[in-house]
Amino acid sequence: MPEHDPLEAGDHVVLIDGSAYIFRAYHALPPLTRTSDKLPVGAVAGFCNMLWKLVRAQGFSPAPTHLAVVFDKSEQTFRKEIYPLYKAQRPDLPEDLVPQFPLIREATRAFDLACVEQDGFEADDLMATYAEQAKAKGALVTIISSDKDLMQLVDERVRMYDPMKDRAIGAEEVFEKFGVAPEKVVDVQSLAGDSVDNVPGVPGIGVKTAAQLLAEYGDLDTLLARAGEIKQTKRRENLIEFADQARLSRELVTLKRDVALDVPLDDIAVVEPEGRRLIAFLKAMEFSTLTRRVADAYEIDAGAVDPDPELKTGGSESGQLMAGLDPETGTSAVPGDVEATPTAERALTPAALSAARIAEATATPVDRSAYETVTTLERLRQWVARGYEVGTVAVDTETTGLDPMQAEIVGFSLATAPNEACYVPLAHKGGDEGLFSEGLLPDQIPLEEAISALKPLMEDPGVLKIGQNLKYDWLIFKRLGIELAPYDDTMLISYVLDAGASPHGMDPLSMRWLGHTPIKYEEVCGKGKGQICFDRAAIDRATDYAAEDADVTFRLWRVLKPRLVAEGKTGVYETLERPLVTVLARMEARGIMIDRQMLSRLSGEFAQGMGRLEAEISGMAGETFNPGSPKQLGDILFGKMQIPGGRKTPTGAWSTGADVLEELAEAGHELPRRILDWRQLQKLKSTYADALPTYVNPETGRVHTSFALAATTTGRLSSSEPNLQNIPVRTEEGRKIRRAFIAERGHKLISADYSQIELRLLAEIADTPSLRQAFQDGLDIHAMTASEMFGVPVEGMPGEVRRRAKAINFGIIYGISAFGLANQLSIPREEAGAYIKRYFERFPGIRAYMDETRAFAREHGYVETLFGRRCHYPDIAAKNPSIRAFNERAAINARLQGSAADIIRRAMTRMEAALAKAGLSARMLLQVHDELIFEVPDEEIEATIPVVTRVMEHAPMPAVALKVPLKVDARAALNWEEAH
DNA sequence: TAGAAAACGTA
DNA sequence: GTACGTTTTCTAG
Repeated sequence: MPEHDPLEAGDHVVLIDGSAYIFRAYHALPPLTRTSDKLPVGAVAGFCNMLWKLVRAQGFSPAPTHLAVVFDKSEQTFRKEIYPLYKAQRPDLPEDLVPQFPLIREATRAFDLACVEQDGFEADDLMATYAEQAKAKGALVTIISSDKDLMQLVDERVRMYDPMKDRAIGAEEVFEKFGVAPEKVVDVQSLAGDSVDNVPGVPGIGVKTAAQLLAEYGDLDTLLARAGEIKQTKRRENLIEFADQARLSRELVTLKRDVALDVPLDDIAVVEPEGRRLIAFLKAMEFSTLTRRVADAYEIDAGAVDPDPELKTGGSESGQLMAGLDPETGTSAVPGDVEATPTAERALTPAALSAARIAEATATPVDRSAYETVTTLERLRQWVARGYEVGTVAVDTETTGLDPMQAEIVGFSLATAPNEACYVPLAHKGGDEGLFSEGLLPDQIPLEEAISALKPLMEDPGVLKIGQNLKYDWLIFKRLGIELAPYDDTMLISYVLDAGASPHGMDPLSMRWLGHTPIKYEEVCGKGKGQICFDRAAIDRATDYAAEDADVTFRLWRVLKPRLVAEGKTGVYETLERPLVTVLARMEARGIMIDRQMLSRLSGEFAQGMGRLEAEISGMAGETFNPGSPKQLGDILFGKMQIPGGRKTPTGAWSTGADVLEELAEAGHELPRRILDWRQLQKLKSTYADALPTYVNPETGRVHTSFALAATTTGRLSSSEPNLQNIPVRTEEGRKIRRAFIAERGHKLISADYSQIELRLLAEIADTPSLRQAFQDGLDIHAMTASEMFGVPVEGMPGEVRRRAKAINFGIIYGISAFGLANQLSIPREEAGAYIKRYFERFPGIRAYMDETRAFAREHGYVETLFGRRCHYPDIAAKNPSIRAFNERAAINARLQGSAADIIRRAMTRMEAALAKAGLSARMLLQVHDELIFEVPDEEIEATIPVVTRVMEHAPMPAVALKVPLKVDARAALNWEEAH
């Protein structure tokens, strides 16, 4: 790098507002996508043209001596701290804009220019600071942006330049916009507020009035101090009442001019771009016109420069798959400085690309003989180099087990193109079992050396790693010291696109999209009793199996990823799915502590209780039988004892479910009650007291569940091995189990749960003002429903009335049927039907919501949540009325349950950063659908609760601003039962 | 010995 | 009436 000259008087500092530029360019310029893969690059093209003009000082004088492109780093800034609603209304970015942000950073680097961003500050603050420093040294400053928030910086040495309108913004233009001189802009904004950034200001005062008032009173403080003198009543009152709000607004809009800069001013000196690197970038972007211009300027033969391998079309070398889709010839530049889209006829829409990829997915048959077994470090290094070259690599690990917290790696596989895949065995064993020491087989790279060779590739921010169910591999790598990033997960892409429509495992995906059936695990390791661990599989067989997995994963990515854009689901994938992989992986790795002694004691107590009950049961039945056998129990109750009121299960057996036994107990029979009690103890003992301790990881001493991201149709997570989302809470006996979930010494558990989130979302989605109002007023929602329906005042309402309303509310969420409600409330179907009728009369909007959802689902085969997640119900049009009705109810429920699931997912993806930002060490351990469990040091409890609550309650924003408030309750205790 | 059915824990 | 996962029993092979 050339030496940077210190800045001196007369220099010209140019600051480009990167984020704002992208946004404006996106809207102002014609859309443009890269020919070969439809990657949206319109803003990137405009940006490159602008930089090129700047660097060549074309029509821009004086020539810049210092230049930086400045970005917003995080949305967490000091402004958010003093006013959490700041910029809270921002809609989600358009999804074809998102990928352009990193590309613009790349472009900046390709031009050898400084790319600046800094944690905790907005780009505006950094620019203000640079401008301040440059000004102090007598330099001229140009800020390339049209953002009005920057206009406060304008003075005789600082000007702005609007890149879209191609015009300068000086003091005169600022006066045009704000009616005041630049130094008063802050005061105007403090009064007028800003709906876009959610700056409150003073109600009833806009820019015009603010300017007028300031002209009269001079400045904000004077105005507020003398507000009493204002004649207009309302204006006077508002200025007095909202004076503090105006001062807060001033804090929000005033740019910080004294940020401790990570990149000093002197370091942003302009250097001439390194021509080849710039050309490599432009070629990768397929900007032919600009490539030619740059090549001409540097007198470089563009044909001799390879496109930047990390940026060119993903997969790139897979020529067969892209045959006919690739040629640069498709680009036809139009006059002007901006690359333009190919003509409409030539253009491949995202949908067309997606269709082409699907059509070609089967074109290259899987050829296992092409796979390579990597046995030397040199060869592995070549594969790693190949990974860098292609920039996109599928990866899969083979291990000794299914638990990523215990399994040991046996080998890994990589794929860089169809049929271009390898397997790297690391820990395969041989020899007879038992007799001799089972040493490692020869021709395997030592584990540590292989991992060291692989690590840089797996962690390189420029190489995309693709996996299928990547959370598993991420954890395996994490335990080996590798933090894999960035990544895509084909399972999750499939889940976003097809939840409810088709399965997301690798084999079904391979069969569906590639028409290929991969080797079964059993074919390599056998099954049943004779099954062997993967580390004893023959290496050639293991290569076929493992390399194929990577190959298939790579191919699936080629097919599925374009569908995300084509079907408009990139945003769902990027915000609700992909970030959760590492969040959940870390939660799983942390695990939770349980009190094994307590569980063991409980197991004994439960056994004793069961023993007592068994004695009573056989006494009453007149014989001993297995109370756990529904068949035997049915025979005893309805055969031998001839108790009336028996029902049959769908298979014709006697039904002995809890509801049946409950009815019999009500009718005065003793035996069913004992059975119910026995079953409760049996459940608690076997599923919890006895099973949980077997899941304690010997190394960590904690229980590590596994969260499945792609298991449900609605977007909820699921938990298994063990399922920690169904720990008892309803009965006193059950809560004893919950008490065995504890925090480590010096810590407590915090449980934070959304109150009534699905009902709140019902009020929101069905747009029911009375329900919304009730939540806004913090009313007892079930009592309010009862009062509306039955005309009973909330004061002194009988418990039974409220209970019925509560059942109805739940029924609505579940897609209500008279049959189900009647069952729930043990009332005749007609009565239940009458309740529903009355409910819909009181809340007609909810009936409309249900009808609309049904109709939509019927027409499209899916429904969408508030955040755009699709839940498919392919059987919604079934001929069978009960199947159809079932799907209709599920679809109605899915919008609510799914929206709630999206919200907590959003909270989870932000939680770790929010806690870190607040300097807290709380660890998120579990998610139970509407509840998050944290483990927190005693001294941080107080500080943690508000952060957690805030993140959860604000989770829908900025994508969706709910009209109904969300409420989160959080408590801390030594165990989960008391925290809940 | 594998898989379905029944039962039951949670939100 | 929605969404899950685990355990035990039962059944078919």
